[in-house]
Amino acid sequence: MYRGPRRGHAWWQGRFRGCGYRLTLPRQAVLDVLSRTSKHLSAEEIYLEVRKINPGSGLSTVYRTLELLVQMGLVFKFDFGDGRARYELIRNTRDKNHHHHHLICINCNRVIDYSEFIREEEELLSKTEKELSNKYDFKIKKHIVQFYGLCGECRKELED
Amino acid sequence: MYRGPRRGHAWWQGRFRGCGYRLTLPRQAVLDVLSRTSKHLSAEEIYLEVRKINPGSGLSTVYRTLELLVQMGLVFKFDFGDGRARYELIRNTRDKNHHHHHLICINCNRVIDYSEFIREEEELLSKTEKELSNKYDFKIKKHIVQFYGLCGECRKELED
DNA sequence: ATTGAGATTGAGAATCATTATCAATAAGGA
DNA sequence: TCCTTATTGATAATGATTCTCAATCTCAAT
Ligand SMILES: [Mn+2]
Ligand SMILES: [Mn+2]
Ligand SMILES: [Zn+2]
Ligand SMILES: [Zn+2]
Repeated sequence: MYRGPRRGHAWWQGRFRGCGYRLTLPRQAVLDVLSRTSKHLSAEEIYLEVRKINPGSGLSTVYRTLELLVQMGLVFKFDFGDGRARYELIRNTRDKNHHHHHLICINCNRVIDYSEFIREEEELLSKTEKELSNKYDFKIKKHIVQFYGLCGECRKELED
Repeated sequence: MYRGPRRGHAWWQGRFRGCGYRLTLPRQAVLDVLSRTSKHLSAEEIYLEVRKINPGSGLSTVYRTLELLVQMGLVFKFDFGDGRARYELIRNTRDKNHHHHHLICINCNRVIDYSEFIREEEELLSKTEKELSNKYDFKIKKHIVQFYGLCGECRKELED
C-alpha cells in the first residue's frame, strides 16, 4: 500500500508549487499523517500525530493546513455528526476504493468505508440531480450520502 | 394548510401526557412556532419567535424542548453544514410532501424541500442498506441524503 | 551572500453554538 | 394544603474552530 513518503512528497511538492504555496515542514507533517492512515481523523487527532513528526507544529497551523488541503482538492472534510470535522486524504483515482461512502456507528463512532453498490447509487443520484436541477433551477455541486446505525461489535455489546 | 392551534394542542397534549411529560407554555410556544412555518429554523431563530408568543421563555428551555421533541419523534433535527442545527416539525404522514429531502444552497443557505424522485431514491437506498447490512454486519438505522449547490438567485447574483 | 516583500508560523485570545448548573417556581396527586 | 418531582430561566462552562499578531521563514532579485 504505502510506499514511503518520497513519492508523495514529490507529488505534493508539485501541487503546492503549482498553486504558489510552499510545502513546509508543518504542512508535510499533516500530509504524512493523513497518507499513513486509512482512518478518518479529527484535527486534534491529526495534531497529536503531527507532533510526533514535527513537535514544533501548532494546532492552528494544522487547522490552516487542513483548510488549504481541502481547498486544493487533496483532502475531503466530513461531518459525521459527532461535533468535530474529520479529514481523509483523497487517494489516487487509479486506486480501487477511491470513491466510497461511509457507514457511521452511532454508538462508537466507528466509520466503515464502502465502495460496493456505489455505481448504481451514483447513477441514480446523477439522474436525480439532473431532474432536480431542472425543476428547481438549482445547480447541484455535490451530494452527501451517509448511513448511520450500529456496527457489529456495538450490537453485540448492546443486546442484553 | 394550518387549521389553528387547537387541533395541534390536543394532539400534542396526548403525546406528552402519554410520555409523562407536561405540555407547558414554553413547550407549546416552541410547537406553535414550528407548526406555523415551513422553514428550517435554528434554535436561536425559534427562540426569537417563541418570545413573541411567550416573552418569558428562555433559550435553554428552547434547546431542551427541541431535544425532547426530537427524542419523542415529533421533530427532525438537521445539520445543513452552516454550524447550527435546524429543526422541522414532522407533519402528519397522510400529508403529501411528508417524506422529503433537501437541496441546500452553499451561498445563501436557502433550503428547498423536494419529494419528487424520492420513491426510486428510497428504493435504491433500502436495497443498498440491505446489502451493506449484510456484508458489513452493520444495522442501518437511518440515512442522510443531501444535495448542495447554488440556488437560482445566487447563480444569477454570482455570474458576472 | 544579502536583502526585502510577502508567506507562514505558533501562542494565545476570541467566537459561537450548545450544555451544564442551580436555585426558584410550577404542577398536580394525596 | 402539603409534598414530591418536573420544569424553568439566568448564567457559567464547554469545546471545536477561527482570529490576531508579532516572530520567523522563503526565495527571487540584487
Ligand atoms: Mn472514508
Ligand atoms: Mn424540510
Ligand atoms: Zn460501534
Ligand atoms: Zn442561494
